[in-house]
Amino acid sequence: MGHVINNSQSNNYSMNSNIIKLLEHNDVKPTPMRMLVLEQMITQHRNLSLTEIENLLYPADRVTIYRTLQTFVKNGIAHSIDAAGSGSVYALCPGGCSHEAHKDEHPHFVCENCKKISCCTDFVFSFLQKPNTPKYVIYKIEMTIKGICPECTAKQ
Amino acid sequence: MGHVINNSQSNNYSMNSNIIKLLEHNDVKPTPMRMLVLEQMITQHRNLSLTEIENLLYPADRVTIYRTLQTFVKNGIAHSIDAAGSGSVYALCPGGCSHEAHKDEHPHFVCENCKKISCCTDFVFSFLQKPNTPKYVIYKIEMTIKGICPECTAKQ
DNA sequence: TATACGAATGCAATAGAATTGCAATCATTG
DNA sequence: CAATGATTGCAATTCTATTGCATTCGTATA
Ligand SMILES: [Mn+2]
Ligand SMILES: [Mn+2]
Ligand SMILES: [Zn+2]
Ligand SMILES: [Zn+2]
Repeated sequence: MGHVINNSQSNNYSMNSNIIKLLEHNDVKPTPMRMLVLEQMITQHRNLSLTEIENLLYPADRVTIYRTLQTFVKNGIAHSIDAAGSGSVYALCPGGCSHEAHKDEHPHFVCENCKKISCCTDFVFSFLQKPNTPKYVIYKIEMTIKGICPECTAKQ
Repeated sequence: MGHVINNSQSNNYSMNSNIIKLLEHNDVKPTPMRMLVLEQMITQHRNLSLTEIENLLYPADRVTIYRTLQTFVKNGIAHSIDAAGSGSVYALCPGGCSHEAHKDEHPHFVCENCKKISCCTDFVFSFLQKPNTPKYVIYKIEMTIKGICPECTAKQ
């Protein structure tokens, strides 16, 4: 693989171009702060909490990031995952999400060791039998799986 | 039905007797505060948050109730439900729960209108196919269903 | 009965995350 | 350039969970 110290420099140009395209495609003006937040969500390759993004972008303002994420959620760029018991994290939308309407019907895995929250996209539960209670109006079903993730299992 | 103003007086004696039995059966000393908390959990017929119990028992101390609930959870009298996104509530154990080990493998319904969290005990998901990812160690699966409850649907 | 000791309680304080208010700044348009 | 709305930064608030600690209570024992 050679000496790949930091390959993010080599393609910053196309990276920024892609980020701007993604923002504009969802009617979000590509401001510097929004580009920075989106860049982290793309390059970290995992779901991030507000606090994690805050640390990654220090000393950027927490509230600005907070509102940036709200904008992303509203415009279908990211959705928030509320894992039961743990805090919430943000995930890039897989595509097919639009303003206010998200497709996130899969379980989320919470590692009780490293606290990371990941999407189990290979474990859809569309096959789930909805409860036979016609009086309940169901908006959304969230499934949280708690345990130890592969990385932590390997280390221990 | 006649004039049933307050039928809680008539059977306070047997009520207290049952509460004491339940506490002692789970190795919890029946103190006044514990009896009051348990009484609310029994008579309200629904899952209660710490804040709700605090209001019901005003001016009882919040921290004492908090620690009482921790004791209940530890000793298999109640378990806490962490509904994704909403706060946590406490539910009486159905039986079969022991110290630290709870049986609560059913979805929980969160009403986005009245915020109440109820147990969907008739909708077990033991039929759920576990994800085919042997590297993941799974401790627990929680399912949260969000929508509008029957009471709120009827009122609107 | 008096003492001692651990359990239970009450109150103050802290921690953490989510959310709001508002003024300053920026970007765009007429 | 002036006006306007969007965006940002900082302070402050709200809520809940959690801890620390001194006091009180219950009970076993000398
Ligand atoms: Mn997801
Ligand atoms: Mn339950
Ligand atoms: Zn892990
Ligand atoms: Zn309701």
